[in-house]
Amino acid sequence: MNPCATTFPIRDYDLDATVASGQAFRWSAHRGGWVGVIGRRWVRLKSTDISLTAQTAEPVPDWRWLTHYLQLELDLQPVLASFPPDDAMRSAVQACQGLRLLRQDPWECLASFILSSTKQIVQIRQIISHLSEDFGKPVSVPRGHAPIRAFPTPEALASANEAALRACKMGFRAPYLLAAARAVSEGDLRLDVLHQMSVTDARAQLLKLAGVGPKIADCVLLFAYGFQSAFPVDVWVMKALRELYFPRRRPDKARLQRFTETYFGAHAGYAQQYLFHYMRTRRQTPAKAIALRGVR
DNA sequence: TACCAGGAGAGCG
DNA sequence: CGCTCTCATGGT
Repeated sequence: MNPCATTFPIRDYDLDATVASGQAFRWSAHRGGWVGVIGRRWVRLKSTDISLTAQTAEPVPDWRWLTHYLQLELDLQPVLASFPPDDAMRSAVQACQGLRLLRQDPWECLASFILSSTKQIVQIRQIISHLSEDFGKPVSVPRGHAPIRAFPTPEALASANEAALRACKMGFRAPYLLAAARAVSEGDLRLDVLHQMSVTDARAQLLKLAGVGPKIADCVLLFAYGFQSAFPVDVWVMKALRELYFPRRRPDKARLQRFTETYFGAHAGYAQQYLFHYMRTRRQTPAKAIALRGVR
C-alpha cells in the first residue's frame, strides 16, 4: 500500500466542473487531473466516472480532511431532487450532472472572497497565487512537481503591511484583507464558532467586516460552512434569475431576495451553484470554449 | 444618484 | 488594434 495515495468510489461527482467552478481558486489542471493545496498538504486529484484518486507528498494516516473537503460522503440525488421542478433548473442540472459544493477552510474562503470583489475568476486566481507565494508557508511536493505554498495564515497577513499586500495586485482590497486578518488573528472574529450559530447570526458576524457585503458573506457561508440556505447572487446568478424567472418585469431587491430565500428549497445554495455554472457555460462560442480550457 | 478605487482578460467593431 | 465591458464593496 502506498501511504501517499488512495482511491475512493464516487457517484455523480464531476471533479473538473467542481474545482473549476469559481468556488475555489487554487486548483490547476495537470496531466488530466488537478493539483492544489488543502490546508498544509499538496494534493493531486484525478477522477473517472466511478472513482477518484488522490496523491499526496507525505504519508496520510487518515483521509478525512480530503473526504470532508470534497464532501465525498454526500449523496447528490436527494439534493437534486429537492430543486424546484422548473425548466430552468432542469436545464441547469442537465448541463452538468455531478457539480458539487466543496467544504473549504473558513479563513482561506473568507480571504479569497474578500479578494474576489469586482474581479473575474482568472484574476482572483492570480492574486491568490501571488499572495500565497509571498506570505504562505512552503509545503512538501513530490519530486518533479513545481514548488507551491499554503494559503497564508491570518497571522502571516496580519503582520504584513498594506503596501506588501498591494504588491500582490489586490488594489483597494488590501486594507479589507489586512483588517480581516487582524480581526481573526486577534480573536475579534472567531471563525471557528460560526458553525454553531444560526445562518442569520453567522452572516451578521461576517457582514461586520469592511469589504464583506451580502454576496461575499453568502459565499463564505455556503463554501466554507455548508449553510445550504446561503444564496450568493453575483452577476451570473442575477442574469439567471432575470432571464429564467423574471423575463418580463424586473423585480425590486426585496422581492428578489424573498424569491431566492423561499423558491429554491432546502438546498438553495446548491441550486444557485447549478444556475451559476449553467449561465457561465451554456452556448459557448468556440473561442470562449478554448479560452476556458486554457484556464484549466 | 453616480462615480471611483485597481487590474487584466474578454468581447466587439 | 483600440475601445468598452467585466466584477461587487464602500466612500464620496
